[in-house]
Amino acid sequence: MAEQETTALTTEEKIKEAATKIFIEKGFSATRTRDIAMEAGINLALLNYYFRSKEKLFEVVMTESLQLFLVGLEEILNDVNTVLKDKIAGIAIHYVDLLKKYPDLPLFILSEVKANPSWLEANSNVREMLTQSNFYKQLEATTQKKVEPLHFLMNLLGVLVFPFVASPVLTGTEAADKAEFNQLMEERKYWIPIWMEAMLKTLSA
Amino acid sequence: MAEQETTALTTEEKIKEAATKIFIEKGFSATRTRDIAMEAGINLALLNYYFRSKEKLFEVVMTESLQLFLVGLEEILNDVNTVLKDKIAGIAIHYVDLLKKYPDLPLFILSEVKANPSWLEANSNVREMLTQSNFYKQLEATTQKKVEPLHFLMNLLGVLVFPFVASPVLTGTEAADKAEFNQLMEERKYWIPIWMEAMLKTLSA
DNA sequence: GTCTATAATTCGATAGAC
DNA sequence: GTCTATCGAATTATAGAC
Repeated sequence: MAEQETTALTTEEKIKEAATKIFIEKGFSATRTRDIAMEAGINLALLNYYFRSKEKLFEVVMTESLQLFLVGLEEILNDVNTVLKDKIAGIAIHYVDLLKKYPDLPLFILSEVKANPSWLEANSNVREMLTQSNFYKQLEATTQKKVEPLHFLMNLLGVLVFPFVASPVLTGTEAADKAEFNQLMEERKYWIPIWMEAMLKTLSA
Repeated sequence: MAEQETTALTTEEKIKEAATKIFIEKGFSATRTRDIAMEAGINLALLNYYFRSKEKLFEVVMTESLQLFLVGLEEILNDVNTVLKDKIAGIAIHYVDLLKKYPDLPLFILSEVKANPSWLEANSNVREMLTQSNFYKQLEATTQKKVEPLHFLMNLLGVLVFPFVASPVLTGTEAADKAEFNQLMEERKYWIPIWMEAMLKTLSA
């Protein structure tokens, strides 16, 4: 999760890196602490020495994953110097870059939040952050109460995040498929603001 | 999964219904066969008597889940009597209705296909069904090679399916929130064809 | 701090009575 | 077919040597 440095990692960091990789890939229930220990190059006892339990270790990973997904978003959403379309463009670039790096992150978060909704309240409240934002107010102003602004938030997240969530279904498993997929995602940085603008314009017609 | 009849279910059916409910809710790894047995109102031994193993039982549920998600789609996609916008409208109505009934279905399928991609080849090949369809050809004709038609397929699935996948994050847990969410989804039957049309029109500008 | 060995528990599966 | 009781394997967690 954190940036790889050339400096050696401490044992605690090695375990956390390994746990992050495997938890995000397989989810909490399908993950074995032995697999994490092996991935970290240490043994099982040491994992419990540092993190006490599988649950505690997962808690660390989940908290950091939510932060990773949300960091940078709030600034874009509440920037008073940008109009709606600029914010959409900013969000698109930010998330395409982030999810190209961590493509499994959204499915992981969605699955684990569904399994345990308290993760949201425990960390930062996503719903409030979205609906209280300057972005959302601009959305309300644009939709003019003709339609629920939440629709457009769903549309934006849908076109932005869903391809990554569905890539195991939509794309092949070969390396060429992955490259092609990433190319498509890169193109979407350009198109998503245009598409969103077009969707918003359907209200004035 | 199957329609509830007033007639009593056989034991095998009771187990399958219970398994479907719990597997879709919690996924393969987080599900305990004991929980399925309890949900079915029988005991653990009987589950293995009918289905031999957890894996075999899951296989039945997964196959039926994929069919449930895909049945009805192929007819819409390959209807030679409808234009693109009609097909989009048909898909929107079909999936909003389906997912209001089975909101956990997409996240379940996406998670389990990611964990075991062979589910797709084992059952019906989704990718081929989509890209070989009359719908996809109409999409290609409309986009005129200016942009990959796959983008619009992702957009459609994104605006259609993502709200259900993300509802644990976007919507509250109370009953009123659920009703409000379903109301929004109902509205989307009307809007999605309009939004998709607007997105496609960005190519002619 | 790190390891090996093992305890304690959970879980899938089966034996065997009815 | 259905049940109770239990086995055996897998998994988390800990004890104790170094």
